[in-house]
Amino acid sequence: MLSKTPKGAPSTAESVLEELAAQGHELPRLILDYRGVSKLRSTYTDKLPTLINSSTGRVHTSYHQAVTATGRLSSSDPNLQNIPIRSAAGRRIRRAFIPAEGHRLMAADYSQVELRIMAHLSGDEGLKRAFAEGQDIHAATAAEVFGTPSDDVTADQRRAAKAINFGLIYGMSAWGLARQLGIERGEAQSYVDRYFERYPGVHAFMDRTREIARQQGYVETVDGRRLYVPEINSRNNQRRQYAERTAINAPMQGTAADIIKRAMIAVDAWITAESPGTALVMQVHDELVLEVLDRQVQDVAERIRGFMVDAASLEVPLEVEIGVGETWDDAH
DNA sequence: GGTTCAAGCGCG
DNA sequence: AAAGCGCGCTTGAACC
Repeated sequence: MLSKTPKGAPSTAESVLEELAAQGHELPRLILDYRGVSKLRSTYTDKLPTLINSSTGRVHTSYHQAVTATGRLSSSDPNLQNIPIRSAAGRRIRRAFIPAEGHRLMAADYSQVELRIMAHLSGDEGLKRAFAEGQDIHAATAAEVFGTPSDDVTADQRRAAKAINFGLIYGMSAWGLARQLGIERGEAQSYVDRYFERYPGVHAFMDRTREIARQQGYVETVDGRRLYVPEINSRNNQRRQYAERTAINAPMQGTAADIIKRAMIAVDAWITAESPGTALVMQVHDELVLEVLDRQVQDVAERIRGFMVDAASLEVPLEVEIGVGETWDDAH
């Protein structure tokens, strides 16, 4: 058996079935396909139409400001922060989200905001330079880790570097990276070693964050939001290591949450004072979704970009990607 | 009829 | 022995 659930039953988790499918078994792929469409149908296609408010003709979520440990919002009843986008079938669901007559949907996303915050918090010169120069950060990481010119980075190398970058934000181990990339643990370890050689400031930041958490029992965002990690000194390795990963992730995820909240306050004030035809309709962690009058799209985009970019002043620039369309999917 | 739990999976 | 952070929803089983 490849893997067990925490209670000891054989796991049928996606990653396990993917591995079995890769070994040439036919059934796991069928199960994965079935579960994929089943999830989309039960959670979205069948459910969302029943939740349309009869007075407004829209679905309305509830946002919660005091739920998450890191300072993010959460969304429920229905959750509009997990509308599908990664698969083609999922994107068809996203096309059902449309603006009012005479309006367009605008999606404004922070680009790599957590990695930029890592550059700021760590002060790592190489990472700061990459963002200052507007480089493709995953390609730049690949060039460093694999020792090749950026122009020679292969798609596989970039994918590996992207996994490393995300893994760092989450406190992932070489073992986890190996599993993610389907490579040997030793090879993954050599990637991590080379990453920390090339970005020593990031390595120091990770060590420093763990030490601060141990000493004071909490970590902070740039704005001083605290996340307490009482198990950071636990003698139970599993609990302590979980606390260490949380301590590393929280300053980045939490600072990103603080930044977009400030942007939302600025956007709201501007809409109220100067742009009554614009509506801020959703927030999805690093993205704001707005309804904008057709003829104001260009002007509004640049104002929104300004509020989001100016919502923090870090040691690296913030960048915002803005898309506009007839549906939420088209706005990406 | 309802609640709780585990497993699984949608998103950032 | 575990091994990647943060959420919410659906299903099915167990239970009251």
